[in-house]
Order: sequence, then C-alpha cells, then structure tokens
Amino acid sequence: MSFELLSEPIRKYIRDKRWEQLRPIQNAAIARILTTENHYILASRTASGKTEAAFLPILSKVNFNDPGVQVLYISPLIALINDQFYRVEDLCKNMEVPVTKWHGEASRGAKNRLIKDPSGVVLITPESIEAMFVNRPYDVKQLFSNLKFVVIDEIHSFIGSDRGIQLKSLLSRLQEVNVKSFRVVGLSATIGDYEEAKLFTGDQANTRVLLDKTSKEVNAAFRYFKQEKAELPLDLLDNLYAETKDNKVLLFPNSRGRAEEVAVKLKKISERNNGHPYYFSHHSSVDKEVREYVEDFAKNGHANFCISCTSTLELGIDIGSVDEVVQIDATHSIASLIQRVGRSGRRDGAVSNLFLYATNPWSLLQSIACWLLYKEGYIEPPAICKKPYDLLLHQALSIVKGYSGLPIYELVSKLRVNFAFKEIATHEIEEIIQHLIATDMLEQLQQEVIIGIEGEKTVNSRDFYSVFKTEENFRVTNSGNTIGELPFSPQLQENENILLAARIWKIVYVDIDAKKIEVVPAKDGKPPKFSGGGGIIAGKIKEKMLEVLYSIEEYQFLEETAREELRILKQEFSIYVIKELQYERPMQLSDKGLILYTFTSTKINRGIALLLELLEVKNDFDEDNDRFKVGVTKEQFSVALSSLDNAYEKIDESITATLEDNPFIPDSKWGYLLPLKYKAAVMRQKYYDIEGAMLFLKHVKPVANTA
DNA sequence: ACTGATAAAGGGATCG
Repeated sequence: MSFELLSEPIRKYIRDKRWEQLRPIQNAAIARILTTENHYILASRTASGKTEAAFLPILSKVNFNDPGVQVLYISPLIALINDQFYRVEDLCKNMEVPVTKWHGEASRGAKNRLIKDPSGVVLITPESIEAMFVNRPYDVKQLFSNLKFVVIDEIHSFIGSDRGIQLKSLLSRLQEVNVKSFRVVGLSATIGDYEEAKLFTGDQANTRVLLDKTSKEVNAAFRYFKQEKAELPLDLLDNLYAETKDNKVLLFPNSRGRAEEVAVKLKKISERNNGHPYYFSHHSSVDKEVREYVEDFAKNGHANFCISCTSTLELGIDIGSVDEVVQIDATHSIASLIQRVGRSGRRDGAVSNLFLYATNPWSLLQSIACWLLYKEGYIEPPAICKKPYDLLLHQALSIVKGYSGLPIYELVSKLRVNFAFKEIATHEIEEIIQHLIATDMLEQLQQEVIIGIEGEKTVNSRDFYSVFKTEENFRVTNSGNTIGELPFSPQLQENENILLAARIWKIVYVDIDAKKIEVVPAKDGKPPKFSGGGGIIAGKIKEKMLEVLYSIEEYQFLEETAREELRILKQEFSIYVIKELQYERPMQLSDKGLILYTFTSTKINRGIALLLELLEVKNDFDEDNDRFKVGVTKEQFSVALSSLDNAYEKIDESITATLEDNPFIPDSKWGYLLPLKYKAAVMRQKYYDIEGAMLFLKHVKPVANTA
C-alpha cells in the first residue's frame, strides 16, 4: 500500500481530508517516485488528482532543511499558478515549507523574501525563468542550484511548440547550475507522443510513463443546422437555448467573434423567456478581471450559467464542474476535444455530456472524425522541429547577456550540450554566432563575445523573454472600467457598435496614439473582427473524414438532422469509387482542369502546393472544401508529376527566394535574425511537410468521377 | 470583384 510509504505530515494531510482511498495515478506515482530515481510523465484524465499524485510523494521525500529551493513547479499560465498556489500551500500545511509564486504579476515582496532565504516550493512560468537567467543569473544560482524536483504542469501545452523548446533549453541550463541533478515529473491529460514528452527530462532512457487509461462515460449528441448567412441560424440558437437554459454550460464556438455572438444572442433569448441572465464570454480579448469574475461565478455560484469561450477555458483553471459541454463546429484537434470534454462530469460518477452543433457539411464530417478518433483513444502527435535554429539564436543571446560576455568557445560548448539543441551540429552553431557578430547583435572583443549595439535593443526589451509573437491591442473602456482589449481593425470606428464581454457597445471615441477605445452601452451590434491564418489539422483527422464518407456504419450519436446531412454528403461522393483509403483520392474532372480532394494534413497540403508550383502546375487550394483546383488535364497532371524529383531539388532555393523578399518567417519570433540559409531551414521545418507531400504525390491514385 | 479567414501564452528596472 503506497500510503505507508508517505511521510507522517503527508499521511496526516490525507487523514484530515478524509480521503477514503487514493486515485490509481496517485498510488502508482507514490510508489514509483519514492522507490526509484527515475523521471516520470504522469498521464491521466482531467480531475484525476495529478497535482497530488506528483506532490504527495515529492513533499514526502524532499528534505526541506537543505539549503535553497527544493521543488520548482512550472506552469504555462499565470492563472494556473494562482490556482495551484492554494492547493500546494494546503498540501504543505502540516510542514514548515514556504510556497512562493514567481511570475510577472506576483508580489515583489514575496520574491525578495525568497531571495533572502531561498527554500521550499516555487511556482513559476518559463518566461520568468528566462528573465531570471538574463537579469539576475546570480539569483538563479542562489535559488535553484539545489533543486530536487521540477514539476511541469500541462506538459502537452509545451510539446511541439517554440515555448516547449525554450522550456527544454531552460531546464537544460538549470541542470547545468545544479550541484546534483534534479528529477522531472511532467503532468498531462492529453499526450500524443510519449517519446517526445520524455525528451523534456533530458534523459529519455531513465524516464517512465505512468498512464491511467480510465475514461469517463460521455454522452454525445450531434445536431446539424445549416448556416446560410454570416450570422448563426436562429433555429440553432433556439435549440441551443432550450438545451442549456437549466444547466451549467461551457460553450466552445471556436472563435472570439462567434463566442461574443453566441453569448449575446442567447442572453437576449433568455431575457425574452424570463430565463437566467448569467451568460458570459471568456477569451483573450476579455479583460482579465472580468474573466476572473466569470471563473469565480462558475466556481462558487450555485446558479446555472453559460460561458461562451475559446481555448482560454481548455487548460486546468479551476471553474468547478459543468453539466454540459457544447462544441459549435469541429475542434481543430483531438487533444482540444479531450480537454473540453473533460470539463464536464468532473465529480465522481458523473457522466459527461457533449453536444456538437455543426453549421456546414464539412465541419459535420470533421466533428464525426474527431469524435471517432477520440473514442479510439487517438491523440495527434505534435509537430516536431528537429533543428530549431531560431530558438538556439534566442538562447545564445540570453546566455551572453546573463554572463555579461563569455569566450566564444564557451558559448558554443554551452549550446552544444544543451539537450534542446542536440540535433544541431557544432559548425552550425558557430556559423550562427558569426552571423550574430556580423550583424552587431553580438560584439567580439578578442576571444570574448558581449551583446552588440543592435543586440542591446533586443535583449533589453521586455519582449525578449517570450518566444511567441503577440498582436497589438487597443484597450476598450467604459467610463473608467476596462472591458477588454481588441486588435485594431477598420471596423473600430466611432459610432460602430460591437460586442465584447457578452455585452453590446457603441464606440464613442478612438484614440489612435493612446491605443484606447471608449464605449457606451448599446442595444445592437456586431461581433468584433479578428484576423488570423487558419489552424493546422492533423493528417489522421482528414483520413478519418475520408473513411467516414465511405463507411456503411450508422452512427448512433447522430440526431436526425445530422444523419440526413451526412447521407447527402455521402451521396455526393458516391460518384467516386474509392476502395483503398490510403492513397486513393476523389478527383473531379471538368473542362477547366481537375479538382483533387487530398484528405491530408494542412502541412502536407502546403507542401503539395509548393511542389505543384515548382512543377509549373497552376493550383489553388480551397480550404473550405479541402481540395486543390488544378488548372491542367488529368494527363498533363500525371506527366508533370513524373518530374517530381526535380521539383524537390528546387525546394530550398524557392523558400530562400521567398524569404529574401520578406525576412519574417511565419510563427517564428526570432527567426528573422538568422542567416538566410538557416531562416529557410526553419521555415521548411515549421510551415511545410515536404517529405509528407512527396510521399503523397508519389503514391496518390486519383479516382475520377464515374458520372 | 469581393469577402472571409483559430486561439493562446509571457514580462525587468527604474523613476516619480
């Protein structure tokens, strides 16, 4: 029994809580963490007690009389740190262990107290670790050179992203300053690639995964309401109102604008029907305090409510349990669907209720595909960038600044041993450093490098600590109260009416210089406009969509409207006789050319477009219908494809040419500082799946329509 | 020719 392995204060904590038994993931974690020296990844569904699974054994094992901070907890969100602070403090209450929050909004006083007497548990963000390395490297040493454990919460949110590579690098740098190496425990409900998760410990071979596969029962119902205009159909809203009015509901409409539209319209319907007024919106443009109010209302209020939100309520922020989760149109990933479904039925024994409303046939098909994959237990693997030259460059600047200059060979050696960059060769590191010197980002003094004149501007900016780009926002206020922040768009003019924070406003004044918008309440308005590229979708989801089109199965979770729409869509595709799903794809022939339905990932589609361009085949990808319109005949198309290998050879040249015109790489904040060659390499890895596209074009067997 | 098109995350030191 793992309970016996715990220290007395922790056993007392469990007794006081009157827990009848420990959860499976807790039992497993306690036994393993206390009896081995391995690193662990704890994978278990939301609300299964993962935080305790990590902290019960860690707090039992660690000797807090040792000098320095003993346990470092890293979270992707400030809001999550603030939540977890209370839980960890509670866990520590029978011991003399200080718990300190360390992030941009945390109290200076508490931080200063920690510096004076470093001990206990610290809760921190990756950006705050970065800032500490840059501005107070001596504090890093003083605080974190005797760590025993590092806990990474919601580790999936880091995997496959730039922020994840940054975190890996910071962990590597932390290990370097530690006297003895610390152990890592990663927590998540949705891991699509365990090997990749293991890389975060820096020691894959000694990392074990503890997986609790128990899942909750979920009732799913699919409904279909065709959207003909820009606005959501009225019958959908009426149906949604009837479904949700007597429940606690989280509603995910996939975009900020639609979140506002749904919240405001449901509130109006509720008003007409004398229903409750508790309709909220929750997303990044809603003011932080307003969001906290909504979270508190959900957590503490006994009344029913409906929060129309985006991925802001996807991660572990505590809002208690809801009765229903509503998804309007398909999620972009299975991981997202898992997190959202996990928001309902959190109480023991409670069933999760999921409603999916589709507004167009393609989205219905994608929703069905996601749901089937969810039930199969599939999670898409993250996109991996093997050679993140842009992140290496950022970390090089951070190291030089932190050390106030160091010999070049030392800088090279620090980057070479950093496990975040183990695929990058020494000569590549040297070449990038030489480029930084040539561009005045670094300055060479004999054998030393220090930050250069251009580099100072970058490194001394507050914007240096993060590796993601952010848009510029205008603050929206109403007589002294902040409602939220909106990215500027031509829509934001005086006398325009907009929706924000589930309310309707008229813009009375726009101050371009101060980036402020003053509003007053109004009666009718439009959702704010947001611009942005599309998200990327995994190949497996697209393949599943094709499978559903040609499956004879009757899905019980489809209600009549959805069933009928799927039947129509299948009928349309029945003119293509597809038998082998791996490479056969529907192809529609016409006088103008042909249309190829690829049913593959976004990144492969981008690769296909680029390759076709290099083959001088005119093509246009139609996102809404997931197909290529190709301006040649079927015969010309196959002739062109025979020169595929030649096109492949020209890929780098082509990407380089594009970057010569515009130095900024999509989704890479620091990539623009790289030498052109490396810039192209980053873009090739991040934006395209060229190898996947080659494989696809080599094997694809287009199946023309029979009619 | 025109419209419409995911979201989200972070932050130092100093001066008044």
